[in-house]
Amino acid sequence: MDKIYIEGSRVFKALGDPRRAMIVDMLSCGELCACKILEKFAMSQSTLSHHMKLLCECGLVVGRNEGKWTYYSLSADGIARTKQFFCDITSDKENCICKELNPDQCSCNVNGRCNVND
Amino acid sequence: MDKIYIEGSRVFKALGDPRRAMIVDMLSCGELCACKILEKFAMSQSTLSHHMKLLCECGLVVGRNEGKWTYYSLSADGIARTKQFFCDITSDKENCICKELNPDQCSCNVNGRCNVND
DNA sequence: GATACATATTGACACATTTCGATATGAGGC
DNA sequence: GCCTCATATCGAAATGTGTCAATATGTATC
Repeated sequence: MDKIYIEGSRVFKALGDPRRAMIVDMLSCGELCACKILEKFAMSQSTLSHHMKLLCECGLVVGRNEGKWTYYSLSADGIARTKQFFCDITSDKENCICKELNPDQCSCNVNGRCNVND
Repeated sequence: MDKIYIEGSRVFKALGDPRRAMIVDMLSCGELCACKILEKFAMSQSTLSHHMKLLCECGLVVGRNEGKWTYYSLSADGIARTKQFFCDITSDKENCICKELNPDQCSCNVNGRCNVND
């Protein structure tokens, strides 16, 4: 299994939970402290902390400590990388050599090479 | 929990598995039959069938039966909707009313309204 | 330093997901 | 109709995830 898929899918895994998707949405207009996010959900503080950890570990969210508070915000770089990965795996690779072969068998991957006949 | 997050995160959940992300990548240049996909992975046929079912159920992949074969391909509509959802939850909502309030408390969601003070 | 508060970590449990072998379904060829 | 092949479904086992209460850490305040 190529490392690129493992790392790329980590963000999607984090966004695969509706609460975490909602948290990302909440952060999209600016940073929020954990307690403000917690107010919106019927979950314990430890559970929210767990979710925030996952969002941070995948690179989509960054945490900033200020005194006893932790402010979370979206990572512009993490968002850009995720968009890029999604586009990579879903868009047609125009210049792949296997285009010249049977189109039914084209199976380019994000590395830009055809892996049908490996 | 808003329905929009539950449905939107379903695609991300499907892409959260590296094998399924790789399958999507394989399908990005055109349709493939299940047996061709299976060749690329060290998994049983029933396991692949399970993964394909998840990818279809989230709307990212569509299956087409032809004789005893099933051909899978990406859904352009599913891709577009996923991109839109990702952009919705990650991009700043310029015209939200809560922009006029304390920016620290801005927490617009995809419905275009601020949910901080609900 | 004692106390209060915000957040992180731990341990345990319930539930979901992944996986496989076995079996079922459904199409084509004999 | 019977056999073969491609794929789907089922049932069970292993593993992963979400959740909470309890506890730890770390910061400000008195």
